[in-house]
Amino acid sequence: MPLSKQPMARTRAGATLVSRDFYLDPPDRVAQKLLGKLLVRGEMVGRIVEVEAYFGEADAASHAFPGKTARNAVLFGPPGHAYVYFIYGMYFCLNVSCEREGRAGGVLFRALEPIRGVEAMATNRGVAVTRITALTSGPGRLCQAFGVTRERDNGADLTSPKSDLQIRDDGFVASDVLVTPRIGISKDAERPARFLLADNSFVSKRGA
DNA sequence: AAGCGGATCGTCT
DNA sequence: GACGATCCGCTTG
Repeated sequence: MPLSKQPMARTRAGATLVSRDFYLDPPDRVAQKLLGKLLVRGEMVGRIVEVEAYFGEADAASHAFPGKTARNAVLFGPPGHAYVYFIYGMYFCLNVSCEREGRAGGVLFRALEPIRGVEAMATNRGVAVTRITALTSGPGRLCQAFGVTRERDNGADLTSPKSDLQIRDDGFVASDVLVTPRIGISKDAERPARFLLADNSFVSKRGA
């Protein structure tokens, strides 16, 4: 029986690969849409439960605020690519670029709920599998759990079937989305641009 | 439960 | 030469 239409790409996670046009929207819109999606690397799968939007050159808190540099160049590139930066001399943080090429929007991944590959995540983090809520709750922690580094992942295309690191959609529908100010920034600290799933115990801070 | 300081270094002034 | 889109462990209450 021939297929009349191109089937959507399915994978080991049983979920469709999120395509590039998904990321063409403004960062706050992309951030909301990302809630409930899956971050996938090999056997490891985590559901996105907390993100932050950064509004490019118009946003004093964004790494893109000073304009394009070697460090933030990925943010100015095409949507759907990983922007990974090194922070506090020890940690990495993962973003996905959004908006058209030339516009530097981005979404920071702040917390995941581990779905599969918990053992691998714990190994990468160098911790025992005791407190599972601490495995991927926080931008630095989730990068460590998924082995995300600047050298390895900065600029990676998250929409490519060939990519090691992907965002997938398993049909999960996010309900009860909370919006709060962003965490850990000093400039434009009041702006509500942090999006999280209410009543999810894997967000990086409680009670927000 | 909450607050503080140390670790540690790439990036831009 | 200062400063982070952080995390952890130790202190105090």
